[in-house]
Amino acid sequence: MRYHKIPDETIRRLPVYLRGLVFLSEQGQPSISSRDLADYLKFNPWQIRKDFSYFGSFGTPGVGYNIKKLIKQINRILKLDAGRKAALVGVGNLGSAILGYSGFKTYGFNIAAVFDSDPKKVGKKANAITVEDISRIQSLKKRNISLGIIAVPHNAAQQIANALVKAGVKGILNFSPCYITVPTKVKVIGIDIAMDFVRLPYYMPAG
Amino acid sequence: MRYHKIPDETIRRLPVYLRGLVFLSEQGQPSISSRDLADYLKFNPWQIRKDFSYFGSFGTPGVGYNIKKLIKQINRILKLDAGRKAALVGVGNLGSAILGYSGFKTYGFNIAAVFDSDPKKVGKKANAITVEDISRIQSLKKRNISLGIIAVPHNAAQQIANALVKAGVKGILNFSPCYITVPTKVKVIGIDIAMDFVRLPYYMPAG
DNA sequence: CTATGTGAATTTATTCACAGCA
DNA sequence: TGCTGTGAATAAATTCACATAG
Repeated sequence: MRYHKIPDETIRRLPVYLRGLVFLSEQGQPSISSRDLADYLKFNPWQIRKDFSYFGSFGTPGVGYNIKKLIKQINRILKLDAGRKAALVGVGNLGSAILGYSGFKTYGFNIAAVFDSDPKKVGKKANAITVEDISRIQSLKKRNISLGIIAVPHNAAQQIANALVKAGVKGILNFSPCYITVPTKVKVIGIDIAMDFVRLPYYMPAG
Repeated sequence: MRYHKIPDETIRRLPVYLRGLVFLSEQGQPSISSRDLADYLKFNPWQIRKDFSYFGSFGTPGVGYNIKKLIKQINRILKLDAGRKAALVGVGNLGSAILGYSGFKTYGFNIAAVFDSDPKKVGKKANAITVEDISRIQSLKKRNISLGIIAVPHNAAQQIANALVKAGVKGILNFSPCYITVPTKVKVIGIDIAMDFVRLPYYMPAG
């Protein structure tokens, strides 16, 4: 660790490396060179090597990187090894899709509570978790759940965010297509798929 | 248009500007200065001005930007004004969430066809669109649908991608958490929410 | 007097090229 | 020899500062 500042772009790429490595690991591949990983992910070998070098020396000259070891390192760097518990608010189509999404488990997140405001849904099971009324969000602090996932209509998002912050949540994933305001100590990542797909036509050939 | 190369980062920010401006426009606000827009979006005023300046002079010194006019310009730059037709493949939870997502309409996309392989779903209506069997993907070319949205399990994604390419699709949104390989002339944007949320713990205070 | 638009300066990130290790 | 790790060189993006327009 010879560097002072780690580029944000490097942090943005680590999850992509991680996903590829997890896949290769599942295929049974034990190790890989920066060149082969680059070919696979459509990156440059030197970019990959430099990115990893910010955090230490994980490879073996002449051989490459041990995939399992590398996955462990990236998990540590991204703090994914803490087994964080998350609460999902909103069990509509989007919330259900999120619940069924295997990525949370793959990357060390555990959805431990589900909330909805609809009395018809409260008490029912969603993906093996009992749906609770949103008034019970305040219980998150006691339950040691530090992450909130918002999948409610946009007009309710800010109110839910306030409740989550009050309940001691430290990070929020906001799937509602709107801005939410929280104290600076709480980190918010807004996931609006529109922000990605809207760029497609720009890069697409005409037609 | 005095510039030769437009930074990719600028293209990445345009959708964010667009979303904010659409919201402000819906609130009835007629114009905004770069400073106020920056405050609202948590950007810098000079960043916003420079980004727009790559494409021309859209503002009025001493006043600011006319919001409706600016929206029109960004739509033109991102080629969102073509009224593109899209086909969704896969009507599970995720597919249903996508169908119900208002962003497509907001940004000029029209989901004109829906496919699934499940005979129980074929023939039923999903969000006012009749679900067709995936064998009918080949009809997309005749129907002038140039965009495909993949929301199927990851083991079927590549096969669907092949079918879409064969049907003349020019761009693909891949919501399945896997890589798909297509001819270089087809642009793919992979939307894997894991790639975003996995960064959250890194930026989150401990706990 | 206010706010845009933009060259120039600064900061940040990418790419290169090669020393050094297995 | 083959591949990593990293300073140095290059390229890109951000920020500044101010001339210019309304």
